[in-house]
Amino acid sequence: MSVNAQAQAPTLEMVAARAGVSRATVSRVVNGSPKVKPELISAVNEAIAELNYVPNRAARMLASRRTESIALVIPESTSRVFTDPFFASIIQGVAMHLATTDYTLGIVVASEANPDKTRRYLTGGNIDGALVVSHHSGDHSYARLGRSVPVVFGGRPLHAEDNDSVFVDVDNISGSMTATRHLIERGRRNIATIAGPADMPAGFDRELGWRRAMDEAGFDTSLIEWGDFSPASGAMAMRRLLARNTPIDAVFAANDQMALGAYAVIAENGLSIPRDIAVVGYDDDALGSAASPALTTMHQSANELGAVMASTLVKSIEGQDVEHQTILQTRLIVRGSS
Amino acid sequence: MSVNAQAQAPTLEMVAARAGVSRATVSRVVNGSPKVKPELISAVNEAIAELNYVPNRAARMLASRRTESIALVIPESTSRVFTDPFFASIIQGVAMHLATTDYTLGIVVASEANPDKTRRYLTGGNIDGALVVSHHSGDHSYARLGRSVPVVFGGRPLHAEDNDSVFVDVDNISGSMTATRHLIERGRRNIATIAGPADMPAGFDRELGWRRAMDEAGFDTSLIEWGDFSPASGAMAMRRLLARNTPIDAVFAANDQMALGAYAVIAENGLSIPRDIAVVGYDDDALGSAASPALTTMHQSANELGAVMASTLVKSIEGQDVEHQTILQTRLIVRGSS
DNA sequence: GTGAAAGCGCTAACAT
DNA sequence: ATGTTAGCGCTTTCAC
Repeated sequence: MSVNAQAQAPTLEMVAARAGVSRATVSRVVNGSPKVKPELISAVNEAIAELNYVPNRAARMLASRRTESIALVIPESTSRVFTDPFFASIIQGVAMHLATTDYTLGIVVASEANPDKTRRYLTGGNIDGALVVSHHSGDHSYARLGRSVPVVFGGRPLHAEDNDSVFVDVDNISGSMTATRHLIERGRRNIATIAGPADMPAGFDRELGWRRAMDEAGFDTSLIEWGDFSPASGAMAMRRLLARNTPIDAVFAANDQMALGAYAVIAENGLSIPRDIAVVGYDDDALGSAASPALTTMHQSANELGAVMASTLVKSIEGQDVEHQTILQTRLIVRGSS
Repeated sequence: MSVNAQAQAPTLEMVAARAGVSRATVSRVVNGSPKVKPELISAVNEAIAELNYVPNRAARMLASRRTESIALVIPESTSRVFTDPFFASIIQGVAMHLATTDYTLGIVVASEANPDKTRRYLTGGNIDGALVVSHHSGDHSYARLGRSVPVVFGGRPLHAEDNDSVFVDVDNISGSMTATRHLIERGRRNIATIAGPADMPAGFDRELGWRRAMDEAGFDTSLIEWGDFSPASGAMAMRRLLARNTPIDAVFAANDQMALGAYAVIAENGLSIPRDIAVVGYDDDALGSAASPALTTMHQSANELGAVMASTLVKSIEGQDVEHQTILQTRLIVRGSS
């Protein structure tokens, strides 16, 4: 396994010769041009099949100045998002959608040590468009890319001034209001929240939704602790909440991972879910439904988020007008924990 | 956001003009050729910086017949591996390693409806090499790719005849023996296992390790149920195990997700971990350490697996000899569940 | 050590 | 509807 014996790939010219037509005609057939005589089309297709011809991507890119490839950009500091199931599902949605198109998906980890490397790659004509997901930062510093190449963001921009960028997001605010109201309807009064970082849109918005629902009901909003979306941080936040020695009969966690971290702490303290403390999460992870009791949560399709981002980008690349904002709905899944 | 106003990118020729040298020299500088006069090197570099020049990938690929890009191939049926944290970490490891090289990472979801599409893409000179990860199938049907392009597999081939392929794997057999022996040393006797699918190497090998350790101790190996590595399947397997009404004082699960699924069922049955049933998982997920009690597990660095796969592939592409097999070690992490 | 020139395989006017 | 002809931007002999 050391030598790379590339078999000589058949070229468009060879196909042309075999089919007895010009290279231009072969190119037209390959690219599905409408005006080629049917008989020639089949002749060409036969030759293609016999030769097992595959167009050379590089040549095509060079000549057409389109790359047919899009990049999924992940800020390095955020690269741990890989282990976040929600994020992983987004990639999956993107990949699955793109598989139905001719676009190729490239993963780019944006080195923060050398940001220009990434920027150059992205603006250097290597890609037709970019998807930027920074679940944990909401950083739209790549917004300027938008001037050289279409960009679609996952998650809303944190600052209003980035408002001209195109993004797809889940409805975090009303989702968390729904979750909190659900707890209120169940008769809970001392509802705490384990929030995500306030400098990330998902963290900020889910906290905001909880506040709104609580205000609306006239309840106190002092029962709040922050985590970083990891299970361990959820556990620590729960510990701090319990240490306050204030009555708590429910917890709304900004994601399932933190909710599950809280589960452990609640159990350790001899408390029962949902009898003593009801718990609601967010994201609808696979583990939530297998937990005991099964976790009530807000479902949102990360797959769909990814797919919508991808299709929005493709439309934009192809010159169609697209919505600047697309907000995907969430829905409450009531299970045993509330 | 509909028109794609590509600013005219500077070309190598423009750099040459500005630096007062020929295009060939610029090319040499860009590619780090050893024999260019230092003064010219700096002149060229200055021009490059001033123009903010970026080499055009397509042109380079076409002229050099190297693509500088590698594909990570994921069989469609396996695409849910995206939500498996272990797998997600592999991608992360690959991406991080590749970020230190000049190679670009492409994600290819291999459509099973149209396998030729993928095969052609991979063999059509679009990539310099491929990484194949099919955690859940061990399918080395892409082994033949090895004839046109270097391929490195994640996970060993399920069948011996695929033995000439290059792969990197974690040491599943001795890892699960270690886990099982640990349980035995703790005085457990009726040790059940929640195994993974037998048609996947990780499932098969982890079951085998458990069997070996049990045989070695002269214990009965009938306490086995299978899952599919998902939390829900782990819960169901645990339910079946408990329904046997046979004494069980420990469970070795083939991954943490199933172990955590089992946690829920054990709790539902009023049993205590580890007092009544000790539990050991595999993979060292983030959630395991936040569970209550914290999960004892086998740690293996998925990040490292990914990085090693990537570096092995790059070496192979560059004509160096590489090990056909690389087995990464695992280590036991003892926590509260055992 | 450096430059001139010939392609790499394809697309896209333009001509017919 | 099909063929002819220039390139796309770079690498790479081959001379000098």
